[in-house]
Amino acid sequence: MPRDNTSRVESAASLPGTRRLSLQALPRRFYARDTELVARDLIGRVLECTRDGVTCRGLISETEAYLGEHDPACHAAVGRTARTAGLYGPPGTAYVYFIYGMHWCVNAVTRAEGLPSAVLIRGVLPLHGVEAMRRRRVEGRTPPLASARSSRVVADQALADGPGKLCRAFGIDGPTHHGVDLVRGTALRILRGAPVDDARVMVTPRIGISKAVDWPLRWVLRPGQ
DNA sequence: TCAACGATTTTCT
DNA sequence: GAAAATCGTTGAG
Repeated sequence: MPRDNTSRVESAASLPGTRRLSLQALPRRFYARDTELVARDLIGRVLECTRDGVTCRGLISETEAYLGEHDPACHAAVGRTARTAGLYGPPGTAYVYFIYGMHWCVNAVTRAEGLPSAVLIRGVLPLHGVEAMRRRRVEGRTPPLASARSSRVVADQALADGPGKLCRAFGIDGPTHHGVDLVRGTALRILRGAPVDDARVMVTPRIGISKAVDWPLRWVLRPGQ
């Protein structure tokens, strides 16, 4: 276990507007609120995953809210099934699902147990464990994706700027992380980090969906200052 | 049992 | 900008 895993703050001086980030886990009550509030408030927080003795951390830069059975784009729109059962779990747990036959995506379950809603974490800015992220992004490739062209260096900022990419980079997958407690667990947590001002956050419709395409439920950290 | 689709990413043209 | 890669989940028959 890396020694710095026990530190309470982490410097992120290279990230505009963020200097010292709290490394305490967000409390349960953070998640037990309206999903839109949680999605907005997760911007600037820190996703942490410890796997194979390596801890990776990233500043959450993009989220989407999925509101429950009445949200046509939410998995819970089909009701409670084996797949969606995790959405009905306690707030502050992880809902991890497999998509397009090759990608894992990670969500934080929100509101109260029995109310199926969650926040999809779509992107983070790497803070810690960048070497492990780079290695996983390359190792995970299979032919023909592992062509000579694809071996080019990926910019650090692009290591985890999509929901599938961040799971690959952080080593997050369903068998390991679906249903884990983000509050009291150790494998996968979300830390307090540093809340950001509204001026630094954009709101847009969700992307990559075919239903409720105009609902403004995506929050993005503005690049730069 | 089977076909269609999907909260995506990457490569090639 | 288009298309491939790839498989779990869902719903129809």
